[in-house]
Amino acid sequence: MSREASAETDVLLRRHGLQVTAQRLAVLRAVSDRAHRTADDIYRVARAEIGAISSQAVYNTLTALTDKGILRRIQPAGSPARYEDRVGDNHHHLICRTCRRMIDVDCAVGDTPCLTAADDSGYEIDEAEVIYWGRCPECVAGPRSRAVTHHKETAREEKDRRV
Amino acid sequence: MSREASAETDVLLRRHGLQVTAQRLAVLRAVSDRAHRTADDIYRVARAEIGAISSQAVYNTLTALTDKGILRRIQPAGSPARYEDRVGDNHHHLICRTCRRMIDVDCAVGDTPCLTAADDSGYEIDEAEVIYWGRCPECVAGPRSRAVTHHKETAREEKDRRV
DNA sequence: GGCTGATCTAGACTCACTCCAAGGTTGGGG
DNA sequence: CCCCAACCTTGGAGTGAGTCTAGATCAGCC
Repeated sequence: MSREASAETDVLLRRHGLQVTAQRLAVLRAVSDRAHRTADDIYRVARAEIGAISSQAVYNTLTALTDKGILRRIQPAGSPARYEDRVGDNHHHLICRTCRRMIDVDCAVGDTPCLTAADDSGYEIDEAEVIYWGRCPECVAGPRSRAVTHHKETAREEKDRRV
Repeated sequence: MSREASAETDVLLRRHGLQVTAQRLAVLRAVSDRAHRTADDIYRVARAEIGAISSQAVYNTLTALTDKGILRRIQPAGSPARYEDRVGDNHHHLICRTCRRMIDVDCAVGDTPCLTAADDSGYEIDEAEVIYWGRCPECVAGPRSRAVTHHKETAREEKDRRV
């Protein structure tokens, strides 16, 4: 995220009635810098950046921002929650069963049609969360012992910039 | 599950190379009796039924049965894992954000079309997991303080038989 | 610059597993 | 009917992810 984007972020927080703090800016930067980070990743990235931040502040901030709809929380089975700042465009996720890498995919059907279940049983549906499970090209090619690593940030992953 | 169904269950286990034990039968019965139970629910139901079973045995059994594809594990955000015996028919789930109640919904589109993402990015997709989030009719009607109860089995829930 | 509520901090705590170990029981093939 | 691998039991320790609490600090309005 560039210098001028920081001012934007500033406004974004204020618009939602949130105070602007160094911690919140760092968290937002960590998330927008790379999608699908875990709370722990974000904690370490933010700490590296601003020197001091507690993991609680990270959790608080992520919860606050998720509640305000600024961030989106994704919680795939067997994995800690991950966060992204791409909200409101109803895209979905594709996760590799072997290396747990997650990428975005656009909605298969179109605009927001995924929101329509065949029978909603009277529920007021506000979100359809779609997770495609499979294996990524690399894991299909070479099924090395990367299995079920609830990996932190790996060197390999570093190259996966925002999609 | 009725008396004669127990014989079926027997065969089911054997077919997958698993020994037939009282504990496994009790676990299977607890799951098929009502879908979407948690490991803890199953533990208590099974214990009530056969008198003695350790939580380890429940976890072992659930893991074994899930691995064999006899049960399906669902792990929604902010909730412990839940189990169901309705496998292989590609149905989805609808969860109330307020009371966490979960019900089945049939696939919105048809047979197994949910498996098709717009762009699979070279991934080999084998499952599409869809979770619809919303609020159930009761929580819409009366938003009482049931919020975010990671409830155990409540009296109210008892009436939700298999869908 | 002062005040006040929003936010941050450290650290204890909970929950849902998960993984031993070591001994006891039991299903089912031979 | 015997045997042994598969299974279960108690008990305890450990872990990852998140939650709670109480007190300190800070943003931003006046």
